[in-house]
Amino acid sequence: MPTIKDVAERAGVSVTTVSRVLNNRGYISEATRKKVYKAMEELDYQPNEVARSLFRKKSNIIGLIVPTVAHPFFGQLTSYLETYAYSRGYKVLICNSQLDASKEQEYIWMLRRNQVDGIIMASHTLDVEEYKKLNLPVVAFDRSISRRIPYVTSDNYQGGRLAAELLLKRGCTKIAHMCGSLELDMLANQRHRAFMDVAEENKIPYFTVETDINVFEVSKYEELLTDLLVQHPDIDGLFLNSDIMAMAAMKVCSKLGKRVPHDMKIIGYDDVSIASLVSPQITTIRQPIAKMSELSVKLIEDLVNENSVSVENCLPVELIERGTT
Amino acid sequence: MPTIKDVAERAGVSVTTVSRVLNNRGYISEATRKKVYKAMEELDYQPNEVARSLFRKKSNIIGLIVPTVAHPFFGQLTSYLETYAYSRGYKVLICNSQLDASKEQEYIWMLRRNQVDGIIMASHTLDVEEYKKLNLPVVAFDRSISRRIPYVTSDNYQGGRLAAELLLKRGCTKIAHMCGSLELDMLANQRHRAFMDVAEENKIPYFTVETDINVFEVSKYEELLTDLLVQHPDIDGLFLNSDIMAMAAMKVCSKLGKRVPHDMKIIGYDDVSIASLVSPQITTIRQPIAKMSELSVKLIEDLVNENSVSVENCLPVELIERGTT
DNA sequence: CCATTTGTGCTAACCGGTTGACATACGCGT
DNA sequence: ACGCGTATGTCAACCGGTTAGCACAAATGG
Repeated sequence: MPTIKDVAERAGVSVTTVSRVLNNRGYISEATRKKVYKAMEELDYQPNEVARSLFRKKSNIIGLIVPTVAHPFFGQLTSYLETYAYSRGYKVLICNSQLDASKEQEYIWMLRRNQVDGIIMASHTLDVEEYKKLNLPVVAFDRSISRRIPYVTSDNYQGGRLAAELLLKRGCTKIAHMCGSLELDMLANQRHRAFMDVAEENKIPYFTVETDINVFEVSKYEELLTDLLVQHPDIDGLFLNSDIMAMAAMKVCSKLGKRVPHDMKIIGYDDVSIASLVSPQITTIRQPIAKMSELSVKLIEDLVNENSVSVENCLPVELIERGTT
Repeated sequence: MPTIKDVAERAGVSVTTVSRVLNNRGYISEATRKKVYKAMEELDYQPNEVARSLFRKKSNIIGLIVPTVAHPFFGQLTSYLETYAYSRGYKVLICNSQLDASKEQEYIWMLRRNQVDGIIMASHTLDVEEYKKLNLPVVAFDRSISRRIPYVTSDNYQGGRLAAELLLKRGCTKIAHMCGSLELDMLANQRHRAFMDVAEENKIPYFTVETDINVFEVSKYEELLTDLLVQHPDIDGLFLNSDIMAMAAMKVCSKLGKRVPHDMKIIGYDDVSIASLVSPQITTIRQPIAKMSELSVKLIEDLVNENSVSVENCLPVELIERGTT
């Protein structure tokens, strides 16, 4: 790898001059500028960003911690995040925590050691205190950690309401909601709050199925749903916390001989791209993933530049009614 | 951020000693080791990896270029890759090329500037020559670039054969294969070669549907498939180059009133997790994504350590027969 | 008691850039 | 001829580590 010194020698100028060209500072004549560019090209020179990062104390790297990028929601999120980040001059280091607390902690340390400019946390398994200790720009995704750490979310309560209300509107008389562990105080839990509120307001019986803490396994979803529907065959409406869960529900219904939407209405969450690819297409609550991603990157940028940021960043959701209701 | 100097002062030792503790070299007494660790802990010190990278000329970062991590196949691939990489002490910088040649080129430059130790290329839009110029450890995913650049793939020809043979075995009389652009010389094109071979050997009429170069859009798949099936209503077997395409095919069939698998047999590719989540579950050719990921990381590691590597790395595929055939 | 081994410190160089201070030189306008 | 803006160079310090070389002291052991 050629260094700035090689370029300087080849161009017949000093290192300082090359650096000035590289950084556009001070006086440089067109002639030398060209000489330098020519030398750089001939040597196929690219400045060593590690050296620059060291000096500038800024790596232009954002750390992104997700449960797993294999989950469609986080896959899409990651894709958008990376695209926006790159367009703003940031690179993205990905970390799949697998929703494992010790891994998450390790990743956080690793990101610190690597001097990332900020961390976008979309996996939340640690104690709130651990995140607070991080004296580093952090943006939380879908979780309110403290009054100091900004978060990006979408209107979970509204999402829960929209879903529950649609189930009732479509004539359901006994409904259930499957969600992740309600123990972690994630903002997504508001969906359940809203679901219960609507059911109670309308005096409709309802059930709650919580997955184990930290579980992302489809087979587990199927198992829980089968149990539920076998025990309560009169349930006629399901609200699921993700489109993947909704697909699992459709599969279980198909196995149990329940027709969707005739015998069972199903509503998913996220509006991930496959939601509209299955038949019947999944009715779902759309999260504005692209906008949430963009906002997250902007917040990191603002934190880095020490601009003031708003802590609460809640974007609207949208009911997308399709074939399962 | 505390530096090694702060640690040294706090522990009452020299910077050299701290460095020796950090790197486990030279003689260190238990007593000082403890003092140093204590100081590190009290200061919440973590060594600056940027500085280390600069000195060592090794960043322990692998660049990963995929078309988009939002595609389930690449999402799963990325997830596995990251996990293996991390377990071997590497971090992963992700790049979504969107199958755009200029973006891919930019990403490659960016990765070089950032001194990544190697690049795993799973997006291939550039001229072979561009990849050859990179004097950097590169592992290609599913493409043979040159005799010098190792690649990881699975047995595409066998995959194509298994699929085509199963369609025939299930009684199909007129079959079609939908694949990406055959212009790019990707190894995945062998699936089509095999498909044609089987059809010709058995004297069965067949069709080919190529997506545009670089297209990853589901709506485009649906459009192409609808056209095909409307023009040739007697087609009774489809082989698709991904499970996503297979889902699109199922959707189109459902729209056209064709029952799967009764009127139409469908075989996908990859065996991504959603393949077994839709009803009917998709018959597919499983690529060993986990193993391919592991192998890719190992190859990068070997290249970095200048061990000899085998250029051709082809893993077996497996037919997973489910409900669509 | 002397030779090693062990433990620690100091100094300086290095990784590949960036930057400020200062010197020098040329061309130009007045 | 003077002053100024432009153009470039030299030098040294710095970012936060690592490392080799050398010195020195204490502990160990034969």
